[in-house]
Amino acid sequence: MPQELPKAYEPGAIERRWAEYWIKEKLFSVPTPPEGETRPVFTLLLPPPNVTGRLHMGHMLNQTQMDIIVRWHRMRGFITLWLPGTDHAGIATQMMVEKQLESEGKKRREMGREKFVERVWEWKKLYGGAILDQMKRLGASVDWDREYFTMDENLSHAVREVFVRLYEEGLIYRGNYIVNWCPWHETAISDLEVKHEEVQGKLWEIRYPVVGSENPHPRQNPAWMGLPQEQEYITVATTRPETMLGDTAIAVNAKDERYTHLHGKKVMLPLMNREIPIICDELAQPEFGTGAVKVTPAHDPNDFEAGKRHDLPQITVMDARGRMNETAGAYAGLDRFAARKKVLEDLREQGFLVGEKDYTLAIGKCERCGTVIEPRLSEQWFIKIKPLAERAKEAVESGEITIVPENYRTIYLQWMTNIHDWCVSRQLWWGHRIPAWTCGKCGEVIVARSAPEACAKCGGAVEQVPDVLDTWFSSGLLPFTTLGWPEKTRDQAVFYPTTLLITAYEILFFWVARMIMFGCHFMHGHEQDRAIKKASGWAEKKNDSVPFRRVYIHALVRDAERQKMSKTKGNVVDPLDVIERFGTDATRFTLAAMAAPGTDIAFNESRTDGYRAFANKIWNAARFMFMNVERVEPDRVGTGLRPVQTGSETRLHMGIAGFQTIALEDRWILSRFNRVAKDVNEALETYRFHEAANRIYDFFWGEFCDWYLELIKPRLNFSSEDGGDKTAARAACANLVNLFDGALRLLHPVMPFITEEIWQAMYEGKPAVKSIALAAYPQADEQQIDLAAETEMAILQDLIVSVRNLRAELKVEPKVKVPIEVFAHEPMVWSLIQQNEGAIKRLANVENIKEVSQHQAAQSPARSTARFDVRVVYERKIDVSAECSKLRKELEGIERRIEVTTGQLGNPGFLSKAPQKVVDGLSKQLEDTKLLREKTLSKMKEMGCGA
RNA sequence: GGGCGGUUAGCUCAGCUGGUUAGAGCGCCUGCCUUACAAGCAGGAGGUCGCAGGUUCGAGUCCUGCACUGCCCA
Repeated sequence: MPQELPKAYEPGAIERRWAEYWIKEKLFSVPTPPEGETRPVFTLLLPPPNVTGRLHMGHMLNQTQMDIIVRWHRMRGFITLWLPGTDHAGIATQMMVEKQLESEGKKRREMGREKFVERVWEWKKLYGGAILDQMKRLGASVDWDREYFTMDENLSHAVREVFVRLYEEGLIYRGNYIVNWCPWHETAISDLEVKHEEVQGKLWEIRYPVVGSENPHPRQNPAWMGLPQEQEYITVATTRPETMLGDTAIAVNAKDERYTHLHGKKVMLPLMNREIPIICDELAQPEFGTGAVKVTPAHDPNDFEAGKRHDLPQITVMDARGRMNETAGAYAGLDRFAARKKVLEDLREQGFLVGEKDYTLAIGKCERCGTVIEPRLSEQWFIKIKPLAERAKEAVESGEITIVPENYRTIYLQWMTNIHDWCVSRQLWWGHRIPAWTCGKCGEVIVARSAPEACAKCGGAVEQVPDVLDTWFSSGLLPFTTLGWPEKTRDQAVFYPTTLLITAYEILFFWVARMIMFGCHFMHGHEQDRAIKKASGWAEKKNDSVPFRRVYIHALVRDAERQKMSKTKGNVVDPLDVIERFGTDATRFTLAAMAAPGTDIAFNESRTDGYRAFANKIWNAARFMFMNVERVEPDRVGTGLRPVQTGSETRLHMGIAGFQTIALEDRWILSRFNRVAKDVNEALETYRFHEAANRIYDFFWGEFCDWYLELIKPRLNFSSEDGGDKTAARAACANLVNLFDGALRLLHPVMPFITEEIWQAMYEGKPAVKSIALAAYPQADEQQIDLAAETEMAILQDLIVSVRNLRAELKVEPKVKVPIEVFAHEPMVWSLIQQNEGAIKRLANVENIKEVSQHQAAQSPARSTARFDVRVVYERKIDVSAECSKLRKELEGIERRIEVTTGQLGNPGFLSKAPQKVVDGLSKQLEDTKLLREKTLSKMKEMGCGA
């Protein structure tokens, strides 16, 4: 110390430098702890971003929160493992590469599966690391040595193992079911991947002629009014008329008397000229429309169920790309929407279309490409989810896993209760291939860990099922597969269950729920290393199979207008752009300061701008410190003025070591520091990031810079003409350094870069530990909290601010020093003023301080408080009427307060029920307010304001 | 249709278990280039806490209803 810091704070260069340093030095790599390790452990799995991903604000919020918590734990001496990796992201990646091929005029299908997958791997090698590189810019303190990719061989091996085990346990089955089918991607997708949207559509009414029947009551049924009497019809309503080509029944409700006479009869399916039965099923609700519905088992999930109940044939009329197939007769080859048009035209022409109404319907769209989902009958693989969900539910209900904020717990439990079987097969090429083979000869299906040579049953040649697994299948396994599963490893014993999961609400079901289900199932019976478990504070937990002990769900980042950021709206804020302009530290601070649990964040750049100013403030305070050290301790330049503390092994070290409480401001700032340390630690404990950030901000700027630095300036200035003392300057300097060091450590998890830069400069690049990230986090020392100092300082501040107020009101020239007259209500206050005379003179621009009678001190221009009256001696005409109206307004407020307080204190209910502390506080307040009233009244009298 | 949240200063938001006179940042107004910082300093204006009831000695905070608004699920 001291290295000269550049005059202006420039985050860009600093941040890049330290980000590289942290990685190069492997500061956050965690080797497997040996047997006998007794330190506490903190483990966190990074929700793996898609390899195709680009960093967005959601990531940045997520990673900022994780990094804060991770750095905080590390600094408190935990063995802290933050595990990074990326997800192969089946659909997204395949799409990306397909698009690339398209631009080269190539097609996936022409290329063939093997070549295509090779191509995807090439793509991954070239571009797959982009998002992780962006993460590095954020300063994420992850263990890069343990970086994984979900398609790595070891993880793929684990995926196959899991699939086979589930199959053997009877928890995986295969079958023909209606699934959500994306005609663009030509694959099944899960319920969760479908986004529902309300659109204005039409409800068409189509009449189906009843076979061999005449209308018995033509005038009693409005649906039949005006129709030819010789032919009876049943009218149904549909929003998807093209599916009628695959109708295999008409359903009516058994209780619906309008149709009783038709039970057992048949109708002629228009356009197709196929006879289909009229069935009774609860699918038809008498209240809705005509009470009759068409049944298309191959194209609607509800109809599918009804079809199974009545053993109806399933007629698929569309192909995988959403075009009508050969069973659609004349419509074969038409796209589904073209077919709809044509079907309607033909129906109208032939007199079957009898109505058309506007209708608001919810349609499902593929969340990735926006194509309208087609329910499609196809052969898929499913996980029988109930048995897995049971344990997963239990784990949360019993409190083995806690979810913060708590309202997500209910949402989770509800979802777990109503959960459906999970369709895990995808008709994609990129992903984990399902370890199943079918025999070409006898059709036998073999699920195995490795490819069978021939069919076990008939010896025929086998071929692997083409489908791959849902991406969430493999990511759901990560908490244990990244720790070596299915082997039993030391890593598992130490790091499993992971401590915490921080993620967005959006993937609560996609990912969080599945990790819990898989964890509870496959890690059943697992036990964490006992000593470590105890040291980490989880001794009372019974279930070590859970993937994590806690889940923290964070908010969504919206734009400044509270709109969800989306590419189509064009309101996406690019975090890297924000970082470029304001710095990573300022951006991190913004996200932390706005992240109150449970509420979304409207990202507002003006806040970030403000926090860059905060960083600049810190920067300049540091320059001030260095400047003084250089002046006061020139002989120590080059050796470093070492603050008293070292690495995180001294984590139990509390307060500020080596701090000397010489003057009031020393006692005060030490007390405040400990208080803020206490608050920040408590806030982080409960993920109240905004509170932690704001607390540090207020302390550093509002107390440390605004008051403490100003107050110690005279002491530092030992050579000044008013006779400074070098020993005192040295002591003040040492205090400043030790305090600054503590403040930097306190702030480091939120603003890692600027704190590292200044901290390293303080040690001239030779600190006891390689980084502030490995130094100890400040813990509060209750002994150093000094109530008396805080009270005294408050009086002093009050006095100084009062004088400043008066000066402003009197429009005293800024350079002019004025004498003040003070009356102190207690001797303590007067001696306090005397002892701090210099500070008052300097900070309030006062010439001298004189003790006078209360009467005199309260004469205008004056300020009165319960502790003192202060008057500024300044010759200036006072605007009497303005002053009077101000006093009157003040008096009104005082009277009102007295009234309210008196009323409350006279209330027996209040006196008997309110806590003593509140009653005492209120009494004191009343006393003070009454005093103020007297003073104000006498002042008014003095000025001749009248009542 | 079911569920969950929001409504506090001009703007963006805090206000945790009900407790003394509801806070911050930005913006606005006034004055300062006071040798750490004009990305700064000092001072100031600005709020019937969405509406209506209720519980309580006491409600921004708890309950009920309403209005507006957002999200999730079907």
